[in-house]
Amino acid sequence: MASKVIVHIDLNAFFARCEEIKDPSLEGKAVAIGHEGRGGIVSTCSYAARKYGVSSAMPMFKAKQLCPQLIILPVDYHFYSMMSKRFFSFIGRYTTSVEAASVDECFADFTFALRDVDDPISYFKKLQDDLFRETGLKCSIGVSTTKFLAKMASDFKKPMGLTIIHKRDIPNMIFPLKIESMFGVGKKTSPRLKGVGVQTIGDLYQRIIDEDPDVKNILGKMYFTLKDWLEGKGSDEVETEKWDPKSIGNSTTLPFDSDNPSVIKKFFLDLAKEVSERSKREDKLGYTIQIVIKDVNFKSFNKSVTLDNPTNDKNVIFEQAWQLFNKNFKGVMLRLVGVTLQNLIDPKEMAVQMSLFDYESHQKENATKIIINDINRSLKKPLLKRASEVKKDGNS
DNA sequence: TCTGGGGTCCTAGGACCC
DNA sequence: TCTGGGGTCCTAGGACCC
Repeated sequence: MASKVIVHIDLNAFFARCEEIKDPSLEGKAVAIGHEGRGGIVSTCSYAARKYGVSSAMPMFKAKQLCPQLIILPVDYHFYSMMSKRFFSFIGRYTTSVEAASVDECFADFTFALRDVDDPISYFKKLQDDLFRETGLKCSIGVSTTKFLAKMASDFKKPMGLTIIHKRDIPNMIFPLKIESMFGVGKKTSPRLKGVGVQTIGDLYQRIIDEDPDVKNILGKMYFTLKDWLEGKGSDEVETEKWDPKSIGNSTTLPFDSDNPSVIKKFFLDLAKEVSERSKREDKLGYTIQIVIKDVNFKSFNKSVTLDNPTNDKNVIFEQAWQLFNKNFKGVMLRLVGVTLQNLIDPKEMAVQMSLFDYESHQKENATKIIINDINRSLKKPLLKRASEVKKDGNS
């Protein structure tokens, strides 16, 4: 079967570009978007700021040291989300097969769109120019035959890059890249790989086909995934389904370190309220409530509890979170607390469960607690199982 | 009366991505 | 004045069931 044309489109410096669109006088200036308070970091910065060494995830105070004239703006999610919708609706005019990878990037299947196109380079250049003219947004485009290769391609040139990678180009274009630029190899794994002599993606591939035990051990299950990716056999399935959240959480770095339960309690109340509101907005209930705490040494701990009945009620979420906290808190100074609702389910599915439940309990006039528990168990199982099957499919 | 084996769920921790 | 906050997925051990 002929290869598909898989495209990755990445909006360049998206938050910063949005601010320039709002206020054109910012154009060409060093701009960083992010929080300026305690622990604030750079979320995104303009290309002008990058020239000074400012980069994403950098502490804001450090960014200011590098670039004293840096203009710092708070995050305006509402505006960015509006611009993101305009981006996706623009891409939707070319193909219906679009997978939102995040607010500012997507994968799209252009196989059909390109069926009568003689000159794909001009075609994508025009798409890029049209997007810029219509929305003001700049993008880099990667074109290939799998999602992995398209993603790597879009990273080659920013801003307004267009890079095509054929399967035959992998040794030329991908292998010379540094190991840390490989998608899926992050800041924990790349030093480990370097420690066993892997400097480039090509080194990694050589060691993979040699079945090097060190590399096998470091990569775990990723060993097989990365091998496929580097042989051009990665996934080319663009998943068009609307994003369906699997967890909804909220966390916050405290304005000051604290070991005072009555102070911390207030934050848990706010977090539970926020998680509850967002779950209701997304129309989700969750079986599992998880808390996360991070101590002043940056060590994180998760604790969670799974309930018999799913909830998005702020009081239930708070009570469970607060119980988890009290059961596990050792009195150390904390810097961050968070609450997450997991094992999500649609209330619609819940309604199906409930009607089955009613039916079952009428069947058995003397429905005892044991029977109720059994029913809950048997109903819950397939729903949770379904989630894990979806997971498996997603990886295949 | 030396204790299998397969499967699922729950939990905790960790890696990665934007 | 070190190091955000939103997520997803993977691993691994124990409980429990058949």
